[in-house]
Amino acid sequence: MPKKTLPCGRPAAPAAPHATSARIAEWQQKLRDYLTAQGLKYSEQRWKIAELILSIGRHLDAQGLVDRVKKEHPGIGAATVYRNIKVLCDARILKESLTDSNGRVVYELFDDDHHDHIVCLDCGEIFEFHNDQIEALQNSLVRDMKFKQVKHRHVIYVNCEYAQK
Amino acid sequence: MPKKTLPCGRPAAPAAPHATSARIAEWQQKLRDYLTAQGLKYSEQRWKIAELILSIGRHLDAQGLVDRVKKEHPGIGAATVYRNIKVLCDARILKESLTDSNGRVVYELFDDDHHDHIVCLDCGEIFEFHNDQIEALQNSLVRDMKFKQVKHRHVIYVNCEYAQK
DNA sequence: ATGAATGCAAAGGTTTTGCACCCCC
DNA sequence: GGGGGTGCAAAACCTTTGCATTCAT
Repeated sequence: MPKKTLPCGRPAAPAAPHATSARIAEWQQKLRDYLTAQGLKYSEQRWKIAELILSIGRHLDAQGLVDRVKKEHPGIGAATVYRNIKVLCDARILKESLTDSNGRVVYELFDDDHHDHIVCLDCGEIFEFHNDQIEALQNSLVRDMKFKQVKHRHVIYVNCEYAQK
Repeated sequence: MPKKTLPCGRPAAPAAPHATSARIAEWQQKLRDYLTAQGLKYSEQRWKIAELILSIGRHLDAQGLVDRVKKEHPGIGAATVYRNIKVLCDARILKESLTDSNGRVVYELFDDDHHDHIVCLDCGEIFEFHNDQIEALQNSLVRDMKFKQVKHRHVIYVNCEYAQK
């Protein structure tokens, strides 16, 4: 098995196994449950879009998703993709994740454990991090100011030591 | 002097004195110096836009600035505002600051000391914070991953205890 | 006088909306 | 059968660009 490297030269970490078939069935059930609960309807397109996201398992902006869908399922229109991004976020299958260096909102698969992001400005790759101490400091800071934290977005933009400029 | 409250009911902190006339003269000089150094030219419109930003002294997105300029100086076109946002950022009079809850880049006056932001979801107000410990943790985390930090954006979205829902 | 800046309008790109038709429940 | 969903195209937005003109140096 050949050693993978990222576009910037950094050795690639193994990808998370988002798309096992059991996992996919589980997500599909989650979607169906949500739709039923909301009085919404299942559709072929809706699931195809969700499935595509699951199989990609990467950070994507809306336009990127439209392009991917158009490639894999030419029959599905852009409006349908945009409409379904909203639905899938509400269904907690997708979530808004960060703003990339172009100012576009990036989506990722919903998961229950929180993480923040590091964006490599050399290769565009998005890494995740989690730091309990930072989270704790954040919480007490917000509490001291008499606010109630709803969510936060902590993105660190970096260059990469591996990058040959 | 009546006690000010923010839209969400929170008592307002006194605004930073961005726009004293001495301060304005200083910024104007800074702009002139920058323009000269770059072989660019001073213009009435350019300064009027900068002056408006200084006098507002608040966080604004590009469109918000266009609207304000249009209101105060109807003769100035939107393209000029967009072109000058870039110039003013390069001149370190403005800087990109955060992404608001609508995904739009928000600009603020340039200052040398770094801070991050708390966005009140009840009233839209943007607060600033700075925490050395968080910064330090962030730096070592990034260093450990063999990245070089370029910048970061840390935004906490909150509700406000003062808000009556 | 020379090159930069402006205003306007047109073009670009992204996202939303209106509407006729289709399909899931 | 009825209300949601889809596709298409048009509209809405925001931002950039081209070009003739004006202006700063």
